[in-house]
Amino acid sequence: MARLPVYLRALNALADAGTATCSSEHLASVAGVNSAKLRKDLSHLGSYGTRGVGYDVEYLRYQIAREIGVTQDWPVVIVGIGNLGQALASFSGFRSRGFRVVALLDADPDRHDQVVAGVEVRPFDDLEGVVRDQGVAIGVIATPAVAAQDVADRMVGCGITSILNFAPAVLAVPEGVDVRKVDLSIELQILAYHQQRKAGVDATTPVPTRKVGSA
Amino acid sequence: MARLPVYLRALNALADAGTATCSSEHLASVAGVNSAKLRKDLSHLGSYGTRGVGYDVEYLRYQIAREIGVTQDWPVVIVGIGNLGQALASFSGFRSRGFRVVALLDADPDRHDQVVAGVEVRPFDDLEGVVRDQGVAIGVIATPAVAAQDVADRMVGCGITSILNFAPAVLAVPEGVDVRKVDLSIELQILAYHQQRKAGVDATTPVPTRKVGSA
DNA sequence: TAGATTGTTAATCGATTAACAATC
DNA sequence: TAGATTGTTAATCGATTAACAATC
Repeated sequence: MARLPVYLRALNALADAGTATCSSEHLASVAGVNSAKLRKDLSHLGSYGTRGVGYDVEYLRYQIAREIGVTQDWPVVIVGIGNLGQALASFSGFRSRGFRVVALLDADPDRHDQVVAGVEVRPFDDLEGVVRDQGVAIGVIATPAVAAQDVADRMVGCGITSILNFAPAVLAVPEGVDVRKVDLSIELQILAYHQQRKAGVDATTPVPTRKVGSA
Repeated sequence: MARLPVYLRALNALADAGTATCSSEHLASVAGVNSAKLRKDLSHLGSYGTRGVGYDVEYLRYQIAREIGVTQDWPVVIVGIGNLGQALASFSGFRSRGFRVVALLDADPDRHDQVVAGVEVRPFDDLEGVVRDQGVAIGVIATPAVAAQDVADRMVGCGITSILNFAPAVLAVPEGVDVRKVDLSIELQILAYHQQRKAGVDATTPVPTRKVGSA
């Protein structure tokens, strides 16, 4: 369930604020969801609340972390150490949320031996060795679009079955491999779409002539 | 409709490949969706296809770009020019997809006068002036979580009504303001969740004692 | 017991998709 | 005309949410 990480973050916030117990209503408002939906989601995990009382923040937090699988650290490899790759490698949030960046790989020799966030940048061809030695199951692609499919193929080839793709390209992967995509342009375009509707903009640029049916 | 940008990207790919006409089946496979869904989505925009023939790639591309609102450039301001902010500022995809980064703002004086991707980093207090002068409607937040709400408040205060938030924080904004959130940790956690299920991992770490009901 | 809140049921809503009549 | 493919209908599916019985 894609909302579990959101609940986990909300529970972390409550725990940081020193809250020991919370109702579904309270947690739902922190997480920004409907309380009935929250209760239904949680009921899929088991019966971790107490009727008339609510949820123990620490206990529920652990149960959700266990359900997601972030009670242990997941080794992660990042491929493509350009601006975005470097930013990802430097992102401290990964470490505290159950992930450990074990290798940074890049096809460009000029980037090798560079150190980003304390990790050395290595040749892309080290992929298979790193994945084997470190037991990597999750790969992050931060390369240009043209390279993304090749990187994905190599990742799949050496046993990675979960890929987070930042390259603006649709990846073809075999059954059983999960790909999640973060596409910055698409996020902005969705905002632009809504923004245009708010502003009541009407486009007055010339329309290209229709070609189907003619010629 | 959140899928329009995906179709637009698919159409761009087809146009680059020199395809002049495509069927809903073809376009759907490039975009990675069901063809019936694609036709239904497109039918909301109008009747831009030709029965028995298909869609004119260039014509449909323009129509979708117009619908989204990216036939003109949208001025965008990025706040928080750390690693991620710099990566976003340097991302060439924005320019080609209808967005123009008009200002980079950061509260840290040490970052001022630094130039990232040809744009000078300016004080955060320049926000109101930039938004007014450049007609900015879309703001990007790439600050640490603690600063995000303040930045959002200031943005809303000077008329920005679309926000793309990279900070791992839930933003409270007034009705009418759109916030989209990109959360790197949550994306990875969703992958971890599925990965755990594939691997059949059973967590054997000790469970904290339940506190509700006792004490 | 009385009040509070969960876990679950059932109703509602919207999204997906198969199928096909319209039509190029 | 015959083949192809759209635009749309109607059926299916799943997700959301209000309501409430269970129960602490």
